[in-house]
Amino acid sequence: MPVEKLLEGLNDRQLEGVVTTDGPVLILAGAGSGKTRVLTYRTAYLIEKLGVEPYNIMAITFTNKAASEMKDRIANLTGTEGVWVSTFHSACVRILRRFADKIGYDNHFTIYDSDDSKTLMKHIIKDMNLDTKKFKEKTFLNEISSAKNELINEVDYADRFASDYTKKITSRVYLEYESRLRASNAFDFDDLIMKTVELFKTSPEVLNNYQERLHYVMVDEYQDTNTAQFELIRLLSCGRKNLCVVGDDDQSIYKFRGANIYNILNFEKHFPNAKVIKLEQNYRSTQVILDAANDVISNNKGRKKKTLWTEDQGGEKISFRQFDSAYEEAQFIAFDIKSKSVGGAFSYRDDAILYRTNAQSRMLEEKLMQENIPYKIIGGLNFYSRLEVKDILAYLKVIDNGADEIAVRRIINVPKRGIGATTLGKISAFASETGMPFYEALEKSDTIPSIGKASNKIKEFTKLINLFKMESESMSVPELIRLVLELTGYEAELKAEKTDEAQARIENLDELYSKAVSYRDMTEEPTLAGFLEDVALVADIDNREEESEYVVLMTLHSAKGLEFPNVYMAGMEDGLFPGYMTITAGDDGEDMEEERRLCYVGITRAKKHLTMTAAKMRMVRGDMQYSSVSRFVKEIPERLVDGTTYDPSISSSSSSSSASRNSYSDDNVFGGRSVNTNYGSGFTESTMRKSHIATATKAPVYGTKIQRGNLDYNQGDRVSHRKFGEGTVVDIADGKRDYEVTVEFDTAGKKKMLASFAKLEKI
DNA sequence: GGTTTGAAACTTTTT
DNA sequence: GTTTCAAACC
Repeated sequence: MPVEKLLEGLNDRQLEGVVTTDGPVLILAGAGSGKTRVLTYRTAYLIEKLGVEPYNIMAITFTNKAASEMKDRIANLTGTEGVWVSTFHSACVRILRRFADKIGYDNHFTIYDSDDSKTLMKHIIKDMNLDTKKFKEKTFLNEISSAKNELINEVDYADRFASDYTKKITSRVYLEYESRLRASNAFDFDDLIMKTVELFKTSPEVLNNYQERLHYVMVDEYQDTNTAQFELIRLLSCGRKNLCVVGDDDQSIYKFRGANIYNILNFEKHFPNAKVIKLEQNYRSTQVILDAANDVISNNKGRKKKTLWTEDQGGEKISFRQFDSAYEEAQFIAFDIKSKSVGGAFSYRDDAILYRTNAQSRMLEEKLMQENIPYKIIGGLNFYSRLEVKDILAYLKVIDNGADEIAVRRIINVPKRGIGATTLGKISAFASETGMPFYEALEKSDTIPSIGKASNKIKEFTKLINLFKMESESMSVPELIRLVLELTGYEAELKAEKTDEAQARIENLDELYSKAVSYRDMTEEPTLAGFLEDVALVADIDNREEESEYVVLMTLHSAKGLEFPNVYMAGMEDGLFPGYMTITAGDDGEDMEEERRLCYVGITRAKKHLTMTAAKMRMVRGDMQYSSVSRFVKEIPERLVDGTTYDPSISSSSSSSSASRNSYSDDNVFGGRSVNTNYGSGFTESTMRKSHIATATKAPVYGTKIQRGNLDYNQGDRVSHRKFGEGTVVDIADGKRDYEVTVEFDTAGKKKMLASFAKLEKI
């Protein structure tokens, strides 16, 4: 499409954002104002109109999802895939893979996720003989993480707090932590950014290389950048000074993770002559929802004033309901979703339930399951944090980077090989005395006198690992996973267990295998290190399939950037949201403003309808907590809300048989009055029952089975694959969770792939 | 060296 | 209510 045609669909402000290409630009984009559109069109404009090479453009996002979405949209607009679209973390990994040796690391480094960091810290605390009662690994890790986000390395930290007693211990821990990371040839999450900045500062020629290449740099979600990320962006864009950042200070919700809201508030100070463009027209929500959002956020002081508006005047009022217990709250939400689905107002994919803390999901999950509503919980325990998945990944890490001590220690006795803590302690001591890497010490274990006969067991382990290492040279990642599962006996052990839990673990391992297959088939140059990298850098939110017919449950944080026709915000109570800590920290400080921004994010996710719910009583950590309605609800003008004046609950007539355990007592003041207003007229027991059957889908647990769509090709058909080109289908086997399709490709040879990943198209 | 058991902590949000 | 961790026991 010619660029001129493209630009016609934009409003004036958006257009300005697209064509203002030179110099520093800040686009203050309110929720739903089409910022992604501006960024992608801007890129298209640069390429098509100004003749900029795609190679000279970079766009940085926070999540993989945002990155791949932007990549796709740019590819659709311009037909090129040459623009560097990446998350902060992946971009840094890519840079470090090339140049880590310049700052004293091996380019073949490992990435530690927060679990790995935690394990490492635990060891450190133990080895340094610190009182485990007094010092918790989390405290140290938080402190170190904030330091890294502020670009304070271990040496700076030690200098800076030389005279501070309590920080002195932290400083010693920090030094030890860094030296162990280095010994394991590993970077933790924060290192990826900090070390890249360090690399740029110590190796000007490397920085220069990037500065000359990157004529245009764009950053999405700028309000969530921390100091290290700010510096990274600054350095990268320093060459041509064409930096465009897009963000919304009202949606800055990651302060706890080091995000510095002043990056966006002071943009014009950091980059003199910056052009500021405000996008305030909203294309997502109704005016009612926007008014509510505007009113809530206007209580914040430290912000750049914006007022969202839309041409979509009016809209349904926001529903608010307070219940006696969280149990009834969850019940109401499940019923309401069901009735709206039966009534045809919304389908399940339109619904999202948002909450402040992950712990709230349990009750909601229970109710949805009871009502046979398909759902998916996003966040909480990451797929890759599961025990069995981590175990197998640890094997892969050891194969990839033998220096990774944490990974070696994790698997050396999994499955049981009779190598216990005592032996490991001896090895560890030996390794630190001689200064050799942990794995090397293992291989030389027979020279350690005190080890004795245990060294035979260790020999067997290293022999196994070395075999894997050898095989890995020629094997693809999924093949390697299979080999590990078989030769270690890991899978056999689980199979022998014959419990539900073991079965679930086996399924998770199948899922891991599928992911490896998908990685192999979808990546240009699949490598083991690349797979591990992908795995380390994905968030749960990246896995949402938008077409699938289920309700999603997630925290308000995870919901940023998403939109849903029908949104529920559960647990709108003082003490929960805003959180107890925030309230006691003193009224309306910066913390409270951040909570309010979180509320603003939640409200602006809704396109058509928003429902807020609260419970008077809620079980928190075993005991009952009583709370009043959230102050944020009260900040919404009454005229926009339906239901503030009374206190409804599930009437006994509308509750299904599953409500028998309901602890609800009928003695509340407003009992029975106006109760059914929001259920819709069709909400009777018979429609309920019918809907049970109609929607009797197995509620998906984490890692939903891949939907087995009907394949539109058969054995013998000609198909095409994104990467392998054209070929003939040789075989279609009915695998456990998906069809396994074998295709003889004309150029790439015979490949076996999972149908849902391969995205084969019939020709 | 491995398994069982009871106590204690945990809950804010996560790339 | 759940998970994690260390001590005591096999």
